[in-house]
Amino acid sequence: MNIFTDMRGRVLAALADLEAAGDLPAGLDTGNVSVEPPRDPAHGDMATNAAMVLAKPAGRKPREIAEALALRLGDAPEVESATVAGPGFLNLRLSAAVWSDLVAHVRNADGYGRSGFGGGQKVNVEYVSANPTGPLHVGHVRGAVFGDALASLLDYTGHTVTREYYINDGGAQVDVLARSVYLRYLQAHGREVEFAEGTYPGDYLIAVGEALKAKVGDAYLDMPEEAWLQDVRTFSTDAMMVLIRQDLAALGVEMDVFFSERSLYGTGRIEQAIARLRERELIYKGTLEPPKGKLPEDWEPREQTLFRSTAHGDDVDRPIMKSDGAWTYFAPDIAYHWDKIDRGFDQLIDVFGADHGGYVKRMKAAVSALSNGEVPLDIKLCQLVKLTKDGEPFKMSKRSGTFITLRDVVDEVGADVTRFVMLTRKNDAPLDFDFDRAVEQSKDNPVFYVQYAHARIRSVLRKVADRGIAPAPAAISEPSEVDVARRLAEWPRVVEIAARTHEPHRIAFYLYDLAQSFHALWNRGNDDPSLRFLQEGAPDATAAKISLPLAVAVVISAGLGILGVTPAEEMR
RNA sequence: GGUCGCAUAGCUCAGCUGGAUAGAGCGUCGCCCUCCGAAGGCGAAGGCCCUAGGUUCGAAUCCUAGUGCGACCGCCA
Repeated sequence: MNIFTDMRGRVLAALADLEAAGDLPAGLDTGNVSVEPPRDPAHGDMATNAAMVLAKPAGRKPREIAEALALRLGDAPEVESATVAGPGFLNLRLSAAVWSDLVAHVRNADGYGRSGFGGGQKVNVEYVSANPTGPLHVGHVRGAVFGDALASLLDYTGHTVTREYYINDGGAQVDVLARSVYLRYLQAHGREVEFAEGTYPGDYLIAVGEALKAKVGDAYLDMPEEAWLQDVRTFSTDAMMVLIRQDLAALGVEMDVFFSERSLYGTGRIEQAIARLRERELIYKGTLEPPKGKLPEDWEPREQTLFRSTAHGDDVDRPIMKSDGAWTYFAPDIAYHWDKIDRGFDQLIDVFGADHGGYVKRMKAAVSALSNGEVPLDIKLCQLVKLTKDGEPFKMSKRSGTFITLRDVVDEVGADVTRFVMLTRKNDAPLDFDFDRAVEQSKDNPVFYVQYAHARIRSVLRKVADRGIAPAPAAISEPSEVDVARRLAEWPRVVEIAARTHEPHRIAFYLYDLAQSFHALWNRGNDDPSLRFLQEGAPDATAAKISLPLAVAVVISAGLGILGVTPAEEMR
């Protein structure tokens, strides 16, 4: 149920009537006709721009069309009044029954706000995809939360979603990991070791070194690297992925697919993907122009195998093979995205950190070329998170000593708070995360404010249940109540806009607004006992009053569900 | 030099497919507790929506150019 789209249907029907009556020319394009909440509630409950949009093609004055429309819409049972305003807006005020019906629908219907607009489209959301060289750090948290919430949002709106993690286990950084683990393995055997530059010194590898000792004993002692590197690499990345899965679980993130880069090697998949590009004459040998401006000191022209990404919107062509004949990192990434296309996804979404900004165009070019432009790839970049505590940069880590881990954050404030706060900004805006604010119990902490609204309602509902009262149809008439109902009416709109724009933060902001309207109503009850949900000694009145808060709880719960946050039953 | 992103109240930020007098929180000022929880509520002040052009009936929103800040820019992923 979406009263805005319902009303839009009425508007379109009225326009059709006007066409049939000859008041409007036939065949007008009504695609831009919208029905929206007006910015200023004083204007009414809904407004349509139909008259202004159609004035020009119809060759009529906007206000004339609006007047004619007002006459027809005024007869609709939902419409209390229809008035023409400004340059040709048609403002509609809805009858009280609309709000009562809406509240009844929300509290009874399963999944109010769910929508089928995704049409079952298969969407792949790739996120986190951190290198398997250590525990997740704070930089990964935002992408993890964002990707996860986006995936839930798309699921909520009728898409078939796959959550996917790409394991970068094919590059040189994994050799570094293996050597670092080998040092810990030597340590486990009581050897003195030194961590040279370019190895990972983190404590989290101690246990891996010991586990390696437990597995192979002294078999790799005093052996050359060729003897153990491959095995230790696999052993180490497996261990790291166990760590990473635990980190993700601590945040409440569960992936459907972990896709290994290494699994592409030796199977011909990379070669096939490149061959596919070659068929389209997008692969050639050439020498890139030096970058403009300041040159790297060791710059020299080099002939490389290049992907003609400029044919698909990139600024320069990109190397896919190093001069020694090995693939660049870009080549397996191309193969990986081809694999996704091959698996039949209708839409791909990659969530990257902002430092991958330079990678966007070439990846889009590759997907465009591989899918003949048929599979859209949206890349969402998450900007940096600045952690503060007491207004000071936050520094602490028991685990790594060098960076703040995901666990540090979750241990400090909990997964629910972490998730909500990470979604209180647009993904492309930097985010300040203040630990004190995040756990503060006050209005300027949105997490608390929304949770508090839910807890208040649950508290009331428990009391009502104790008295054996069941919700009954509500009369929504008082302005504070109508404000809340109006917010509830917007929920399906917000969900759809958020899903279409791939912007889950809109859900968080909406929940804050809804909570605010609810708290306002609650507080009005302090002054005016007739507005309280619990009407002492009047079970029937109480039954009617609790429908509205019940509906609010349903929507808050659904919204928090999309964000991956557990709704609070009570505040402690 | 190039690419991408950002620029909205003193501060931190929302702002839908372009829509009416641009919103919220903090901070400031003024009211409100015997009252389902004041962990709060109501109200006030506070704006060159970075600048200049353009498109449009209508621009914070779209286009062009510029300014400022950030990220990135050939065998690291």
